[in-house]
Amino acid sequence: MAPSPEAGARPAGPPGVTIRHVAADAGVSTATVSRVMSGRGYASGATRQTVLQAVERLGYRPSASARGLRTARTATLGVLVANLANPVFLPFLRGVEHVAEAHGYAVLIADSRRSRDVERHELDTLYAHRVEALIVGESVENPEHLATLSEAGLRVVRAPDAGGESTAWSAAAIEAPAIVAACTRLADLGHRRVAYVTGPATRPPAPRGSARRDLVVQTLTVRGVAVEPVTMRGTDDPDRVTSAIRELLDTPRPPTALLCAAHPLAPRLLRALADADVALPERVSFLTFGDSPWAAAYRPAIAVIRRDAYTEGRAVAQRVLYDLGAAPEPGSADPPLATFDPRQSMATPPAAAPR
Amino acid sequence: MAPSPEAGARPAGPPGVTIRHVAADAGVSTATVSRVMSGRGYASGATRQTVLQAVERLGYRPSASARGLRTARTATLGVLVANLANPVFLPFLRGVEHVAEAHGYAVLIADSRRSRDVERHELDTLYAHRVEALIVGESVENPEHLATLSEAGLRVVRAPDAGGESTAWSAAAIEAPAIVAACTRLADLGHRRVAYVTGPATRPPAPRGSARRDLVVQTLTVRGVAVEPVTMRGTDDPDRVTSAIRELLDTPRPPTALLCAAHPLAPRLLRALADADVALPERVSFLTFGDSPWAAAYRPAIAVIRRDAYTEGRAVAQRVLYDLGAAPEPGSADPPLATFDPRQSMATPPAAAPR
DNA sequence: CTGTTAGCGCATTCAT
DNA sequence: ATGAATGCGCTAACAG
Repeated sequence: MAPSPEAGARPAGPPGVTIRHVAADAGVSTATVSRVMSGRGYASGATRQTVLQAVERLGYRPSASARGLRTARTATLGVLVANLANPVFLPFLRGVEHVAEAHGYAVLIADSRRSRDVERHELDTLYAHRVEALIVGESVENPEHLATLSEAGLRVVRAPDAGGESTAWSAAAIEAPAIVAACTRLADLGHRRVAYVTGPATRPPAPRGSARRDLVVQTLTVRGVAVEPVTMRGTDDPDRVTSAIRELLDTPRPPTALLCAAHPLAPRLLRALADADVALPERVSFLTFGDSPWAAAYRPAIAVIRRDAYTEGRAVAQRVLYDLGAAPEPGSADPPLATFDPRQSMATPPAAAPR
Repeated sequence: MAPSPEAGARPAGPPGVTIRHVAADAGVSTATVSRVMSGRGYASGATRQTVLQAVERLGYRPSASARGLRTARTATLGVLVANLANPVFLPFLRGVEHVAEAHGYAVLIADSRRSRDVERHELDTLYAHRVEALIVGESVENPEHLATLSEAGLRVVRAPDAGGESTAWSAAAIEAPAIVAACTRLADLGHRRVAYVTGPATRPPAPRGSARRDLVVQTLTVRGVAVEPVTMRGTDDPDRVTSAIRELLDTPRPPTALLCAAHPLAPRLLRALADADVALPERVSFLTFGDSPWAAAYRPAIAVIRRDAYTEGRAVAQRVLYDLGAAPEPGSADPPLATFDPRQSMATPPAAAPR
């Protein structure tokens, strides 16, 4: 291949079949090919067939870069999560991806790892790729970054967990019925002291956290149940968790139920309870946010307040694509929901200990 | 800005600050701005400062579309997974994302959902976006699609689980030591019949599956242990699994250990064992591929063969970016590893039942 | 060291 | 119904 003496250099990489190759092969102009490919504008049935055959033969796929440059629409969504290690993001991401795929959109992921610097860099990358919308999967480290992007014209949508006001459905609203049901059940069973166990506090505090806790506290208090907030530190060290659990339960009037505020925390607490020889549910009842096959498999099976993150992801993506004019209409698909699933880990509390 | 009578229409969307705005603001040419932004080519310290200030002031970020169009390098990686519902992909994806981010690359995700049609469409999208490399996270529904892309010049890299030959490290190689250790332990404990439990067969069969099974069978057989392959169907229906377990164990010479071939299957089996009142580990020992906090929390704690998918993801991404000339060198970072973690769910088998 | 110029692949307008 | 012409934002070659 002799280098041509043109001013602009030919980029490296494989030749790549462009719209011009197709046009030449089909004996039409590039404009016609473009019209056929995008489905906009006129094209007779005959030429359409010819073009499509050429496309097929050459394996032509329009370049998203070129199209995006020309149209300022990249057919790309960005998803920013605070911690990709959190398994709840998987179904959420999945929901987003499925809807996006159905409408020809691509999905870029970004994991801020709870670091402002990383978040900054990730957002830069997403913006550089001109994502048409940014879905924020959880709380943001530095709201200023987002504000800047928002002013720059980027559409920002927050998942139910992400806090802020621009949420389609608030996490609290979704969870409220299930939380009330669970708290009512605890009270009905006779519990009068409940520990609300959270992981180490994050900075900034997870909005979800406070909304949940507030509702739990309110609901239980109204029913005459005292709530004791417990912050579990060093959750990666089983021994620390175990001693914390011992300390919590070795009191004159210990809580008779543990409400675990975050699913990833649950197995760690259960392990500590087992290590501390605490009988479930005889000595304490156990209930956690978030479900998994393991929670159901555990003996006793663990009661849960479960959210359908997949549907949440779908719903958020639907809404965004509708806003972008890329999806027909949100439709009245199943709204995101939360359910309370009482299981064997919740039971009547032991008789009150002597004072 | 008065609309110019040019032929090309102005695309919709927010104005967006381009390289020209920066150039004007800084009083230099666009070429100079480009040089400063990309770090390639000369630029005096003074002008560099001026440009950077203008960039900062205007909030300019180069458009990846335009840059990609011009350079044929999109700074984008694609990750194709067969089933985004599988939790192992989370750490893997995380590893890829972290390395990509560190080198300014974006990550596009695609979930084929084990459907050829979806896969086809997903690959089309990834190709349209001209991902510089495609990381395949698991087996592919239709190898032809991949072959086509590969011929089109796309770099395809397969994760250890993805089968094929172009893998940096084969899953079997990574897992071999741990598998041998686990099998040896089973034999040493006195087990003579082991059930190897898999989920419903996939089409095409997961390569990982057969490689694992072959090694297990071979290792156990050599040590005088019989292996009984069991395919569990209808894994979403607890009752079906329970009856299958009952059937498996209600035989004259039942297996004394269950080896679960896939982590998502484990909680379902454990639930069925509990429902069938099978004592663990007294009546049967239990061992599974894949680890999670829940496996450690279960009582008895579940023995596992664990792989470090995060490191695998990092390693794959490192390698790809190195191949692309975007990362310095793979370095001799920790290689992906698998470990066998014996836990309480493995014990001496019950005395042989009378014939 | 910096500016001018051309063109990457595509969608669009306008003329035919 | 189709083609010619234009420019989206950016970078690479070249001239100065």
